[in-house]
Amino acid sequence: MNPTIKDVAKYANVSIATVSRIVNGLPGYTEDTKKKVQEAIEALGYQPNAIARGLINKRTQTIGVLFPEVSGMLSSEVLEGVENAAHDGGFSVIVCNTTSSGKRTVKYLRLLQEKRVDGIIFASENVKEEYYKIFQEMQVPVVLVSTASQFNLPFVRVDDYEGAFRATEYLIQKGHKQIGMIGGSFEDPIAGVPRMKGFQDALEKHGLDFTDQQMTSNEGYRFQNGKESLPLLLDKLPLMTAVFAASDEMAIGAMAAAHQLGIRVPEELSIIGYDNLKIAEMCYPALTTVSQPLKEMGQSAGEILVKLIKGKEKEAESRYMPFTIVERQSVRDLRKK
Amino acid sequence: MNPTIKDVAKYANVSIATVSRIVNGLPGYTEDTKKKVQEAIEALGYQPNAIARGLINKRTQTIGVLFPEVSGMLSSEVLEGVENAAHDGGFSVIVCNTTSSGKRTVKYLRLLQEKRVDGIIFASENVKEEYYKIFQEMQVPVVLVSTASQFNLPFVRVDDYEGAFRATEYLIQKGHKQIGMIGGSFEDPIAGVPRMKGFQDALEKHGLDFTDQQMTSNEGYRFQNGKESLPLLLDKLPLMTAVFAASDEMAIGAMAAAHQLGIRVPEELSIIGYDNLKIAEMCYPALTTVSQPLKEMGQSAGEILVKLIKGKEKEAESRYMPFTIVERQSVRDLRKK
DNA sequence: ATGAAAGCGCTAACAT
DNA sequence: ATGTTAGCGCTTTCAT
Repeated sequence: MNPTIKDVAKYANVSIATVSRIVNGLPGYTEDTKKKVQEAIEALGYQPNAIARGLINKRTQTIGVLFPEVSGMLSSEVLEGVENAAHDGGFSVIVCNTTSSGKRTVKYLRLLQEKRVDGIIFASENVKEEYYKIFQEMQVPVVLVSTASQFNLPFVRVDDYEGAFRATEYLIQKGHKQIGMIGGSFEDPIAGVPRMKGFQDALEKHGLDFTDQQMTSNEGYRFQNGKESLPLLLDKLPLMTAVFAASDEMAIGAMAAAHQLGIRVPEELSIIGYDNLKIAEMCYPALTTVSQPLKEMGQSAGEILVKLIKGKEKEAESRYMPFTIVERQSVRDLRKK
Repeated sequence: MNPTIKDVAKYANVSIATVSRIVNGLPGYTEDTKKKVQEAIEALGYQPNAIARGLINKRTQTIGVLFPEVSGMLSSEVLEGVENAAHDGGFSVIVCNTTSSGKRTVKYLRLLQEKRVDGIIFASENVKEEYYKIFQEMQVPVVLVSTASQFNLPFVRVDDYEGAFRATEYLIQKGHKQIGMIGGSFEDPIAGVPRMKGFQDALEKHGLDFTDQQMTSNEGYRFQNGKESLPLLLDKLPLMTAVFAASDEMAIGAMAAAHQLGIRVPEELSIIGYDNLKIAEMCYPALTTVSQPLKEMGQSAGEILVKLIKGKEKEAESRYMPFTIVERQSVRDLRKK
C-alpha cells in the first residue's frame, strides 16, 4: 500500500498534525522539523491521498464536463480549452459523453453528484428543466459553453445571430444576390433558429427578398446533411451563386456535392461555413467560414467555473466571444473582373 | 448540504449499518425495513458519497486517460471509445492533456496517483522509463493504446508495419512503380519507423528499388508536414505517380499541395493515407486510406483495463486490431486504361 | 435482523 | 512549535 501520513509521522518522529502542516504549507514548525519531515516524505515516497482530503475538505478538485459527442471536432477543441483552464486552476476533469440522450445525461449528472465534483461544464446542448433541477440540487456552479438556456446560468458562446448575419452580409458584399442557406433545425434555439434568422435579416436589410425556398433545414449539422441539402437547394434556387452553411461540416458536405455535380467552387458556387474547425483549412478549396474560437471558449468557460468554485466571483459573468470571418478560397468576389 | 447516511438512518429509525446494507444490496433485513429505508432515501434525496466510499473501499471507480493532444482527431475518437467502455464498466474517466511534454506527463501521473485512480490508459506516446516507474509505484493496471513499449504493458494497436506494407502493396497492385512516401520520424518507434520499414519492404518484395530519395521524414504528422513534404518529394522523384503518407493529415496536406501545384489527384498523382479519420471521407477527392478502428481501439483498451481492475484477468492480453484499406477516390488504377 | 463501534487518511480546533 | 483528538461519510466486523 501507499504510505500514509501516519507512516511519515512515525518515520520522522513527529505527529501527523505536523506533517499535515508541512505538506499544506501552513505555519507552525521549525526549519529543522520541516527538513526531517521532507526527508521522510522523500524516503517513503509519500503522496497525500486526495480522496481523504476530499472527504474532509468537501472539495474534490474535480469538475465534470458533459458533451453530446466527445469525438465531435467541435467538442474536442472545446474540451482541450476546458482541460487546460481546469488544470491551471488545480482541477481535474471528468468527461461525459451524453450522446444527446436525456437519460444518459441524467445518469451522468447523478454520477457527478455522487463523485462530488466541484463544478460542471455543460456543452453544446439544450438545458432541460430536469437538468436544471439537478444542478440546483447539486449546489455546484455550472457554466454553459456553446449554449444558452432559459435559466440563469452563465454561458460562454458567440452570438449566433450576429455571426450568421455577418456571414450573409459578407456574401452580399462580394456581389452575391442569389444566396441559399443550409440551415439547422427549427427546434434548435442555439445553432438552428438564430443562424437562420440572421441569414434572413441580412438578406432583407440589403433589399434581397427572402422566401423559405432558399433555405433547407436539417436535423443535424453533419457532412451528410450538407451533402444532401445542396441538390435540394439548387433545385429550388437554380441561379444561386452562393451558399451559407450553418456548420463547417455541412459546408464541406455541400462542397462534396458540388464536386460531384461538376459545379466548381468557388468559380460557379461560393460557399461559406460556420465554426472554423480544423478541417476548414484542410479541405479543397480551403473554406471561408465564421470562426468560433472553440478552444478559447472552452478555456474561458473553465476559467469562469474555477473562479466560481473558488468563490472569487459571486455572480456569474457570461461571455460572448468574438467571432471573425476567416477568408480562404471558397468564396468568389463577383464584383472583380 | 447533501443528506448523509446518518440522516437517512435517523429518518427511517434504523442504524446506519442497515441503511448501508440496503444501499449496497447486501443481505440482512426484512422487506419492511427495506421499504422504510427506501422511502427515507427517496424523501431526503439521498445520494451515497462516492468519496467516502472510495476512502474505505480503496476504489474510486475512476480511471485516467493520457493523450498527447486531446483535441487531435485521433485522440478524440479513441477517447470516445474509452469513455464508453469505462462507463459501461462503472468507471468515470479523467482526461489529461500531456501536450507531449514529459514534465506535464509526470505531473499528471502524480495527480492521478493522488486521486487514487483505479487504472490508467496511456495513448499514442512513447512510454519513458520514468513513466514506467511511476506506473509500478502506483500499483494500478495500465493499458496502452496506439503505442507499444519496451516494458511488459498490455497494448491495443494495429500492426503499423503490416498496415504500411499493405498500403504500399495496394499502390503497386494498382500499377504504380514510382512511389514516394511522406513518413514520420525515425525517432518514433510506433508510427515512424515501422511504417517506413513496411513501405520499403513492400517495394523490395515487388522488385522495386528503394532509395531514401523516395521518402521524406517529418517531426510531426500534421497537415502542414504533408503539405511541405510533397514538393520535396516531387523534386527528388519527378516521375512519381503515387504517394503513401504516414497519416491522413499528411495525406490531405499533400493533396492541398498538389492542388496548389496544379497536379490533379488522382489523375496525375495517387495518394493513400493512414488512419481513416473522419476527414478522410470529407476531403476532395475522398481519401483512400489504411483504416485504424480508433473508436474500437479505445473501447477495447477500456474493456481490458476494466477487466484488469476487477481482477478478472490476471495477466494482460494485448490486442492487435485489424486494419483495412478503405478505397475511396484518391488512388488511380494505372492498369485500366 | 439489527446495531455499536472501529477505522479508511486526512484536516483543524484545541490543548500544551 | 508540536501533539491530541474529533470528525468527514462510509463499510464492515462483531455483538446482540
